[in-house]
Amino acid sequence: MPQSLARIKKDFTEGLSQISRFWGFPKGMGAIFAALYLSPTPLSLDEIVAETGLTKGAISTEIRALARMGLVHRSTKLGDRKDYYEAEADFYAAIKSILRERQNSEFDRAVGSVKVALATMDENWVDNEEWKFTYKRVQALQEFFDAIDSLAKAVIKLEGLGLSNVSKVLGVLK
Amino acid sequence: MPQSLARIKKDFTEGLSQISRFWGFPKGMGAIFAALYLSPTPLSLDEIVAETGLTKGAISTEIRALARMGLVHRSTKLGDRKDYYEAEADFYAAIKSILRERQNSEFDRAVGSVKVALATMDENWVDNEEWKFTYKRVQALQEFFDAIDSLAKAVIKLEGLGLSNVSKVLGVLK
DNA sequence: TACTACGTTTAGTATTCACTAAACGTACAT
DNA sequence: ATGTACGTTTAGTGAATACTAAACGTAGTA
Repeated sequence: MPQSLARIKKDFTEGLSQISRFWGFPKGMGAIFAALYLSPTPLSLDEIVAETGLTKGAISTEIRALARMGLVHRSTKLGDRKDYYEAEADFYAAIKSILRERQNSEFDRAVGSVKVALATMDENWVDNEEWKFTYKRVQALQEFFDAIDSLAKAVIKLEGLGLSNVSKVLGVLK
Repeated sequence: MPQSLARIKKDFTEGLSQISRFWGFPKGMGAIFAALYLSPTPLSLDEIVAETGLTKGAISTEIRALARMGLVHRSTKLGDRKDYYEAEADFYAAIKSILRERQNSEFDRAVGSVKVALATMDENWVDNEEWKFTYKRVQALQEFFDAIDSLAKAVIKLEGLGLSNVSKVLGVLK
């Protein structure tokens, strides 16, 4: 017996919700994205309400986050007061967008604090073993963060290059 | 006036805690790692209690997660019943370990569900536009996950190659 | 002006989750 | 066996957070 499309969509949505939660996002966010991603046409807020069962309020706030990450796009129709949303289907573009967004985040402020710790030590140098050990460790972590940063920047700069190609390149490195 | 080491350590720990929280881990986990990372010698459970202010119970469970990810290592001393823990200082090795760990996670189960949805559609093919559209979308997402997967595998396989080198390689790609 | 159709904000609620305190299990020592 | 020094597990708590319901603001329409 053939499975209904509705069933497929439900399973798919379930999966995306779990993935969303796994990455620390609300699971409703995954559901919203799934609804948009599986829709051939852009959806209005109320249509998303119908699809996901969430309320307008929740969707309103969460879809703004999705838009900020570049995972969904907002559009309007002339003579129609509603907003319409559609999913970004190019995941590679989405990743780049997310990395860009992350650049000015809470994460970067925290990374900055490591840099500050290092600078503070530079200015107040004490010449004993414990001090030196601590300095080397903090420095190593800071270099690691720098590497992550330049890696993210490199990925952002890559043009029209799919993820699979990247992994192919890495595979050759040996 | 020279800043005390204790002060530096506190700031550093604060920063790592925030970073930990940012990535969806408990902030206590960041504090535990910071304590170990800044210690020249392996620490016992009770010493970590003293450093972080957390209780044994919390540390016991969270340090197991850290160990599973390869971020800390457990060791013992002969004639000493205590366990000792030290931080993995090679972050590149840690990343590889984390990627390996992720292989059998909740995330992969969710990804698997997408694969299942696709297989279900294969077996129950219906020839209309909506069906085809849905199929293509689900398929695209599945390919994306595959790409991520092979990327992770490629990174795991890389031997003795720092992150900075990887980003250098990507930078050349254009 | 009032009315309608929107999206957003807010106040309150339910649930998740990190963490504590304490009981527990275990291995070794006496 | 009794005690002691560990690590682990569990029951409970407080805080963070996702979400609901409803008030609100606003722009178009009569």
